Amino acid sequence: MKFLEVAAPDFDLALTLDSGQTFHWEPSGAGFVGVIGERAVYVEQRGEVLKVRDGETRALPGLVARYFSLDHPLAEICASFPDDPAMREARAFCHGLRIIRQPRWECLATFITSSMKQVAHIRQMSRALRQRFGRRALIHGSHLYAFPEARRLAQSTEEELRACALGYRAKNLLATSQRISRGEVDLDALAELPDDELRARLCTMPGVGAKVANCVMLFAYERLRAFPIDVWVERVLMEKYFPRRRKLTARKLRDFSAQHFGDHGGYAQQYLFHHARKTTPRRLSPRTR
DNA sequence: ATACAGGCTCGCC
DNA sequence: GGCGAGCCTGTA
Repeated sequence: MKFLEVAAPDFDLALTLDSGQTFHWEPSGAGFVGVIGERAVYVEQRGEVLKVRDGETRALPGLVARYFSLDHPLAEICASFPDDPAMREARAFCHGLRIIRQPRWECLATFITSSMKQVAHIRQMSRALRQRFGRRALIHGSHLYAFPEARRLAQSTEEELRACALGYRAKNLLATSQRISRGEVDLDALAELPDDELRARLCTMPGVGAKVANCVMLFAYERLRAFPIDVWVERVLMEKYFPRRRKLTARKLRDFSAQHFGDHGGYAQQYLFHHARKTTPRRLSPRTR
């Protein structure tokens, strides 16, 4: 099977896949295998080129380019970040990191399972859900599975979802997939809404609060202003921007982020987040300090 | 072993 | 309308 090539300047594949946006890609040979929608794909980076192939007839360079947002004007986006020490450091550390475009349901469902979980756990849950309920997609002898449709999960039971190690998240994922498969919510139709309304609608779904809604807006609706604040980002904001304050309300943090980071706040957030995660010694991280 | 995670929700004030 | 506690599980 032949490789096809995709031009990918200003892109770091490994960095992007390790930045807490998506949780199912796995190393394979010199690259990674994963599923984009229903399609198993192999992607390998060689400098400014991606070599891609899929498990069926031919790779779709366009699909890969779209998924990894290779059309985002990354230099411009980074240039629009506020010019402060924290941001400069994060920007240098995350060169080539892109916000990817994920399928809406897959992204929503995955982030519903993410609460109070570390990346390793989220990956396990994603794998379990895919293996148990997803469509199979073969490549390279790896057994990959697409993320199951809402319809499929809606037919399962809380017990079956718990068997995928979801714990209390099972109830939320089941309820949300039922609302979607009944047509009470149309994720594609929500794309027409302005940011605030979209966030409000996402937050009506069980298991979705402001943090998850912002992740879904950023990773699946191309809302590059969306600024998810989790414990890592909260810590960075407090330490770097409010060093003398002990605590700020969620509202104050949100208002500050919106005005300070502006139109590409989501990118800024992702850079701050990834930099903090990768440079903070494990022992000193979040709660123990 | 045992604390504790990339959070949501509900009940209390 | 802010604050704290409980929720499940795997990992360090």
